[in-house]
Amino acid sequence: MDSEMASKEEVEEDETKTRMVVVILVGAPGSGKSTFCEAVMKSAHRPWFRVCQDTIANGKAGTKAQCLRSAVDALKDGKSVFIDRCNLECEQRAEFVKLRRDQVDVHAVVLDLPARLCISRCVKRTGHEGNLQGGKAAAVVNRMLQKKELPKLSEGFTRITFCNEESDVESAVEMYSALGPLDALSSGCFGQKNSSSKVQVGIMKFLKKVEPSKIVDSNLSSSQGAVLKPDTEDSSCLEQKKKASIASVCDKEVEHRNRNLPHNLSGVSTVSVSDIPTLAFPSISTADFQFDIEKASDIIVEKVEEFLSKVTNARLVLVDLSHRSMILSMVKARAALKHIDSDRFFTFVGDITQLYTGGGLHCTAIANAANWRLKPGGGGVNAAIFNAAGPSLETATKERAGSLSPGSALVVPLPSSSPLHKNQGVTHVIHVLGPNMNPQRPNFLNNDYKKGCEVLHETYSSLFNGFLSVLKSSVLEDKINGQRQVSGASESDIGSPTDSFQNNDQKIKRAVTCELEKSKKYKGPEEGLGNRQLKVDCTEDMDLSCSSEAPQAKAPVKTDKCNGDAARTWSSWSLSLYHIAMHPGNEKYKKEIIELSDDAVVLNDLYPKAQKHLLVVARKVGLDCLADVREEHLNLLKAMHAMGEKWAKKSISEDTSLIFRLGYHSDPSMRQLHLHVISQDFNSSYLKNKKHWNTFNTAFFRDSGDVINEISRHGKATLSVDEKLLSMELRCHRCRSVHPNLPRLKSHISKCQAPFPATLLQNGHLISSPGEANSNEA
DNA sequence: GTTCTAGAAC
DNA sequence: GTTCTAGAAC
Repeated sequence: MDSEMASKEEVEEDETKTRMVVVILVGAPGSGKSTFCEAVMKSAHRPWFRVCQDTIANGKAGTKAQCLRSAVDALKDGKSVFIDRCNLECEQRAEFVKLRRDQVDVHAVVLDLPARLCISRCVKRTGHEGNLQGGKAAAVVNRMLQKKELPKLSEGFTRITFCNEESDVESAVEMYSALGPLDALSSGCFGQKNSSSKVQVGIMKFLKKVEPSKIVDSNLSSSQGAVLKPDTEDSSCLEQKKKASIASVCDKEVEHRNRNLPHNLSGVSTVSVSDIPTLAFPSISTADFQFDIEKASDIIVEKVEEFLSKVTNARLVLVDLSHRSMILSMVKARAALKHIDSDRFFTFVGDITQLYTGGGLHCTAIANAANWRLKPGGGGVNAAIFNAAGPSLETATKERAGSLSPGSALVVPLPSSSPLHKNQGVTHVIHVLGPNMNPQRPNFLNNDYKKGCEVLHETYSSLFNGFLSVLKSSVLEDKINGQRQVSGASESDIGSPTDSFQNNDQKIKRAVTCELEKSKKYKGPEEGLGNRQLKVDCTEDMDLSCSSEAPQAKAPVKTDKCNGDAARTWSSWSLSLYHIAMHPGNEKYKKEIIELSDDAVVLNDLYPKAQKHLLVVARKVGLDCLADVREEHLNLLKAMHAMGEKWAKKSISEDTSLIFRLGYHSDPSMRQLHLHVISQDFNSSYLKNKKHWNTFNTAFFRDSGDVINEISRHGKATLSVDEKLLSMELRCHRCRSVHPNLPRLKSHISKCQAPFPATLLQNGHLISSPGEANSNEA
């Protein structure tokens, strides 16, 4: 940190002087070093000079000494310099790092792209400067990569940017191109993939390369000792050489954000810790609680806008794990349309428990999508945050509340001993509980989006007011402690650089002082921070919540035949069940039918998605699917249920380990109402894709018992026909853990012995052997 | 519903 | 190079 302090003083002496940078490219032949330099220089906002060892001697390869001399000369001319050579080993780059001195930062840009890509580029090359085209390339690249030592800050770099894929490279090009003469980039490591041994177990759940067997274990130990330190200087070269196989937790956007902080614009090189109080939050209710993403996006943007209008120096960050996150892109688009200041609200791809070490984003507070019991576990963000924070979060939470109601928030100060506090700089966790649209989870709203939108509004109000209370309490604390300097702080004071998390409270206090007066809407109690469960009356906002959906952005929802719309057209391939039901005596079908009654036929599914998978097909004409079912069909439904139950029990008597669930697809592909009787092992080679899984394991699947209840009470069944349900993340139907692809999920479910969710057990949705642990009669 | 397959992801 | 997904055709 000394260098940053020194550089600050220098700049203060001469604000107008260009702060030059030496960028040492690190990468194998074919990794794109020259292309990188050319791309930056093409649209640069400061003078650059490229030192290329392959051409330095009148177009031919030269020596390292020549490169050094050339770099020094360029720096003297006030140019920033690219060192375009492989620089794969510490020793090869050491002398270039020494160019770092007054007015010169030394960065590394690591083009750590897949070897095969580098090789294929080399092979395709003709007349490249390095003259490494053709068949030789593979051997050379591989040999060089074996010696690769990824750069570390301890070598003397002020900043290291790791690019593991082409999109990272593009972002880095953009970042360096945009660098004006007086700008400086934040210090630290960016974009580095972590090696598995250093990652918290809770986080592992979200990272794609983790072994499925590890995901199964819901009693994960909190491994505070193994948390990454803010800088990655302690990561050994050896580990880096193993080539971290875990998905990156850093998003390229963050570097832009840090660059854009007010204090960076002055040209002062800063540490990567941002000084603006920041709340990072996941999208509430759109994952496990299956809340409509578009509606949620509207609400998020609306509430963010409202919050930012009353607080001038705090940031909000919406976080999700995947670059392909729908919610992030939708929110981003909506925020852009509303011209929300992208420095004060932005989206971030990464792990919410690793925002600082993973991407240099320092957040004062993080929101947890908690469960109503405020307990660890359950998968998702909740499990990750409790795991990352260590047991002290659970204790601190328990001291304050035993449960949480939908729409509420609970602010919990994080003890300084918590790894999340120590390593990520997070001082508060704000638990929130949003509305639930998942019939398998508590407080199911049964697709009631009027209520759902209200509750989600409330949830974000509670969350943001909770964050406000964090900011506010810091100021109150100051007043008590008589720290007068706080009240005098102006906005320009707020962004001054800091070099450790210890100073964060101070930063928050300064930032918020002038804002408290503005937030008149918040009428929360004044008791000590963290003892407060926030439930905010936001009825005045309600009328906007659901109606703000842009018509053109409305999700395509299939026609609900309940409304008497035009009948659906069925393709020829979708009629086989219909034909069987209509002509059960036909020789073609006879052998498939295992039971025939006036009401229905029972047959084995032609493509069973589990060890046992039967269909009870209604024989009534005109009853194509669940949407057609009305009160008059109640007895038929009960008869079908009884037939299904009988066959399930028969199967169980042959194999007591089987557990069955009976239900209908909300929007079936095959014509003629059919009840699925399916064993819950889902052990089948015919279970091949996400849609298969989600048709049986999301709200798309309507339990037969529920359908019967709904028909008898309301005369029609609840349908969940939103197509998004079928492309939802893959979640274990027992422990609810998320898995990156179907093979991994299948591997997991073959081993998962977690009890079924209470909603299935309690509502009698499962049929199992009386002796089995998961018996619903237990 | 399935199969096939391009191309994305690994 | 292999695995996986997702869209088109049936």
